[in-house]
Parts: sequence; structure tokens; C-alpha cells
Amino acid sequence: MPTTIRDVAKQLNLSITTVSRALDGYSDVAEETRQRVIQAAEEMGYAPSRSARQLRRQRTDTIGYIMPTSQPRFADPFFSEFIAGLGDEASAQNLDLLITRAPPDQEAERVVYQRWVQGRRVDGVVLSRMRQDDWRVRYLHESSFPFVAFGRTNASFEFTHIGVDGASGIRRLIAHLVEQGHQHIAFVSAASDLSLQIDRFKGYQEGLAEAGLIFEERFVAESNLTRDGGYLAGKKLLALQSPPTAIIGANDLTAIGILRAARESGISVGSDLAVAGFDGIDDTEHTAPPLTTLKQPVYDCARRLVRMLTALTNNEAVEEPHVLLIPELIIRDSTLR
Amino acid sequence: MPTTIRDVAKQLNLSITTVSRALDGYSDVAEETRQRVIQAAEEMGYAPSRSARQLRRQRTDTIGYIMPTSQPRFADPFFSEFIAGLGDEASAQNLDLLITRAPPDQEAERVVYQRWVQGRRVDGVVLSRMRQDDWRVRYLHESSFPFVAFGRTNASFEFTHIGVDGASGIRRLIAHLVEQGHQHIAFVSAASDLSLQIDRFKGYQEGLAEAGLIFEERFVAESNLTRDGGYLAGKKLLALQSPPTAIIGANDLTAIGILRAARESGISVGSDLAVAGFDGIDDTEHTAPPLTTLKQPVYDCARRLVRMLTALTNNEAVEEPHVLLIPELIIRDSTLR
DNA sequence: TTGTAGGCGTTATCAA
DNA sequence: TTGATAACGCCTACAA
Repeated sequence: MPTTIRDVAKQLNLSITTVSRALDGYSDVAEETRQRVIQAAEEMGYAPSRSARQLRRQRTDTIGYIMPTSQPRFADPFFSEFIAGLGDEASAQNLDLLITRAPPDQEAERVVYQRWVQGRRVDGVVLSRMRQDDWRVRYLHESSFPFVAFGRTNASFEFTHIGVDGASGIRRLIAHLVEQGHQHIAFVSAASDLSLQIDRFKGYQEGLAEAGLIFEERFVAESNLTRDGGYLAGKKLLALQSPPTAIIGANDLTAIGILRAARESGISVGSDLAVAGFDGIDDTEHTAPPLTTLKQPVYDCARRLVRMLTALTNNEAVEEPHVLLIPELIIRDSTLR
Repeated sequence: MPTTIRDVAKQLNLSITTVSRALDGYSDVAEETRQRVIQAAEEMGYAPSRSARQLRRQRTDTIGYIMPTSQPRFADPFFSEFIAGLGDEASAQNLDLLITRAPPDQEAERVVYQRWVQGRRVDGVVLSRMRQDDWRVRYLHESSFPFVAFGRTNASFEFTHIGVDGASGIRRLIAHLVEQGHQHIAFVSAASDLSLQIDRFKGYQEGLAEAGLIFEERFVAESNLTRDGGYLAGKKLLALQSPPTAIIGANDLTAIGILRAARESGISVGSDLAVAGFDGIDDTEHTAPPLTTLKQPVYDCARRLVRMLTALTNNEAVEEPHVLLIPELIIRDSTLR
């Protein structure tokens, strides 16, 4: 039986009101009383019951994040970093972070969101890996449930989010590759309904055009943002009649897979083949060779998203509700001859 | 204003009791009534308030996990995989997973645990990266709060856990290295209060002894289980007068850092230097060269730990409360000449 | 400065 | 088979 506020009150011969107010730092409690209360609470190991408080206050002081990944056994560093950011900022704001995983765009995903929203399990949710036509955005919007998103969609209404301008990033990357003398640049893509794919692929096409290169269908390989996917796509591209001399992965994991494919084919990355990724995860610094990438500040974005979300849940105005970041091109050996 | 059970009851001219029981699947509700209730609830978008239910039932249906990492911006694949396992099993059991991070063995860590335990925020917690003398174990034990651990400690009492026999794993690894002709085997270690360090280091010493090799202090470099730490330690070892021909990292991340140090020193891993890690994270398959490692089934352990924990919180007996696993030696190019 | 009392939305006991 | 009612532990308007 855990200690309740009643126990503390009884012990001190005070009312529960006074105990409550003393601990919550109200000013209309005698300082001496407050000290006694605080000490007794400490000694008796009292901490207010979260569920009681939540029920009474009609808020949970908890935010939720549902990782949109298909494989149960995922291990994508992007999510680690994102979650780390969410968690740290949540702690800083004295919020709890509830986490689960659901395969994107399936019944299971809908069930989880509904459980959390209708059961008022969390005060707000953070979305990531947005889809172009994203039912989550519509649903939360219609339910007027607080949410923020990492990424954009084609929704007809506005919502609080941080976007990254992948297109401009990829354009810069292509300019760099062209500078290195590359004319045959391939792209390993992600699922076509993902906003990041549409955005980055647009950059790919625009970048080629800007450099006066022609877009070739055969230089595009579909993949799934994983190392294994990148590996397979890389193999395929390298097996072409006249293979590309540079390959861009839709994300770093994909690029890491491509590195491996190149290694297995005996191709020297850097001199014979340029490889680049997108995200700027830690691993890229330690691959062989170190990987050129477009870095987005995932950790900081996550923290900022939480701050935006708390503004929303507190009915405060979000200072800058639509952020668009430019990723930073980090050039490493994988694209240097 | 979200829908409450009262709204549904009123709508149907039933008592809230009946609605509650109908939705919870009690048998003493007329089937026809139940159908009406279920349909109405669906239409009205009703889902029971979690906080109310929690308060009433005196349980949260939530388990907690506090990542013991110092750097805020961590990204350790071990934790990704562990969390994935916890999350998936929690979902399967209809539990929520609460996650935060706290620097090990500091005031902040104590505060978080106390908040969760005393505030009855979660029904039980999962511990990982155990310390030899672990205050968390003592505290939870004394509070009779349900917990399970991934790893062992020197506690004088029993507690439910899954351990991995790192010592035997490292012994096997050393046997393999010796077979490959290595005589000068170094070890890059972790913080000395970690159980995994004590365990694996013991294996290192025993392994050397079994092979008739002498233990040399200079072949041990302190590190911190990160890539960067491994890199620095690797540099140091490779700069020795007569450097080792094989280096074992306390975990895979460390080993990945060592790979990089070797690369920078122009040393060919495999032929000139053997490198091996511990954990079996996904990255090891994609490094250059692919990394020999001792694989522990992190994902499955996490799932199993959750099952053990639910047994505890339901006051059921845990079938096998003390598990000891033998890690699997996966030999890859990094230790083959 | 302190206390009384009502209610947040459920579930569970007991009676009808 | 259904309903009235009492908690669960806390916060807060209002009264003293």
C-alpha cells in the first residue's frame, strides 16, 4: 500500500488540502507548515499518484510517439536519435514519453492512435516520416488533438511542423558530384508515398537538369531505407551494362548498404564510385570510407518539436509553427577522388 | 469534451454499470444489449479514460524503461534493439511503454526512479546495463516494486533477470583468435563498475590463461562503449612499441571505432590485425570488413523480460526467473587472415 | 492560513 | 440481467 496524501495529512494533523497546497508551492501556506509537510512527505516516501492527478487535472503530462516502422525488429539510428531528443526535452519539461511502434498506414496504426487519442492517454503526439497523403494528419486535425510533425504533407490545412528541404540538399549534392566529374548519377529511392522520397527525388531530378544531365529511368532503384535494401539496390545498379559512377541513397542506411555492395563487387568507393547518403547519422563518420551525407539536425529537431507541442497543449501560440531547414552537405571520402 | 461512459449510457438509456460491463466482456450482459453498447460506443467514439481506469484499478498497464546513458545525444543500436523488443512485447500484451533516459548512478537517475515508483506511474520497470553494486536493484527490492533486469549484479538476494555469460563467450573468442595464430591480444574495456565489463574482462583473463598466454597490463585500454571511445583506445593500442595483433572491444561500437583507428593507421584488418566485438548489432554485418562478434539475442531477451515482468505484476510465478544465455560466436572477415 | 466538500470517469460490490 | 452507489487519490472553489 503506497502512501497517499491522506496518510501524510493524518500524520501531521492537517487537512489534505493544506498538504496538497504546501507541496504544490502555493503561497497561502505558512512557511513553517510547508516545511513540516515537505519533511513528512519525504520521510513517508509520499509522491502524488499520477493517475489521480491526471484524472483530476484532465491532462496526462505525457506525450506520445509512434514509430512508423514495418519490421518489428527495426534498428534505425534515425529513430534512436529522434527518440533521444524527444525524451530529453520531455524530461526537461517534466513530461513523460510514451512510445510504441506500428506499421505505417495499416489498421494497427489506426488502432494505436485511436487508443491514445480517445483514451486521452497522452496530451499530444509527435509524428515523423510523413506520408504525402497522411491519414494521421487528417485524423488528428479532425479530432482537434494536439500534434506536431517532422516533415510535410500535402494536407490542405496548416499544421505545426518542422520540415527539411531535401530537394535543395540533393541539388547541392549533385552539383558537388558533377564537380567531381560524375555524369552518371543514380538514385536509390524509398517508398513512393513518403514525403521525404518525393522531396528528395524531386531534388534528384532538378539537380540533374541543372547540371544539364539527362534523367535515366534505369538509374533509379526502389528500396526501403534499410541497409539490406540499399545493399540489394546497389548490387542491381552496379550490375547494369554501363553502371553509374555515383549513387545517392535516399538515406544513410541505404548508402551504407550501397557501400557494402560496392565492396563486394571489388569497386573502390571514392575513386571508382561515389556514394552519398542523407540524414547524417553517427555511423557515417565511421564507415569505410567515411560517407558524404546531407545532415539534418534530428536530435535538435526532436527537442524543438516537443517544445512546439507543449505550446500547443498549453494553448499558447507557437512562435514559428512552420520551420523549413536546409540540410548541411558534409563531404567525406566517399565522394572524393 | 471527450465522450464519457455517461454519455453512452444516457444515449442508450442504460446504466453506466451495464455499459462498462458490456464493453469489458462480462458474461452477465444480454448479448443484444452488448451489441447495442458496442455499436453506440463505436459511433460516439467512446474509449474509457485511461487515468480514471488506472485510478480505479490501481494499475497503470504501463511498464517503464530508463536508459542508463550519460550523453544526452546517444545513439547506441543496442538500446534501439532493446527498446524495439520491449515495445513489441508490450504492445502484444496491451501494455504501454514509458521511456526516459538518465545518467547512470547519479542523482538524476534516483529522482526518475522515485518519481515512477512512488507516483505509481508504471506497474513495473525493466533494468539494463547493470552495475556490480547496483542501487536500483536494492531500491526496487526494498520498495517491493516489480522489476526485471538484463544482466546480473552482486546483490545478496535473488531477482528475476536474464544474464549473458560474457566470460564464456570471450573465452571462445580468444580460442578462435589463438587458432588464427594470435599471441598478442588486447582488450578495450568499459567502465569498471559495469557487470558486463567485469564479466567480459574475466573471460579475457581466463581465455589468455587457457591459451597459455600471459596477461599484459599494457594491452588493456579503458574506454566507454562508444565508437569514439573505441577509436581513441584503438589508436593508443596501435601506437604501442610492439602493438597487439588482435583487439577485442567490450562491445561492437567499441570494435567499430577500433576498425576506424586501424584504417587510419593503414593497417589491414583481417590480415594484419584481428578485431572483434560483442553484442551482434546489425551494423557488424556491414562494416569493412564485416566484424566478428559475440551475438546476444537482445531483441528476444527484451521481449522475454517483458513477459517475465507481467508475470511478476500479476503475481504469477515466473517459470524460469534466472536465465543465463551463452552468446553465439559469429566469425567474420575481421578475424580471418 | 487552514478546512470542508464536490467531482474528475471508472470499476466493483451489492441489491433488485 | 440490470442499476444504484461507493470508492480510487487528488485538486480546488469556497467557506471558516
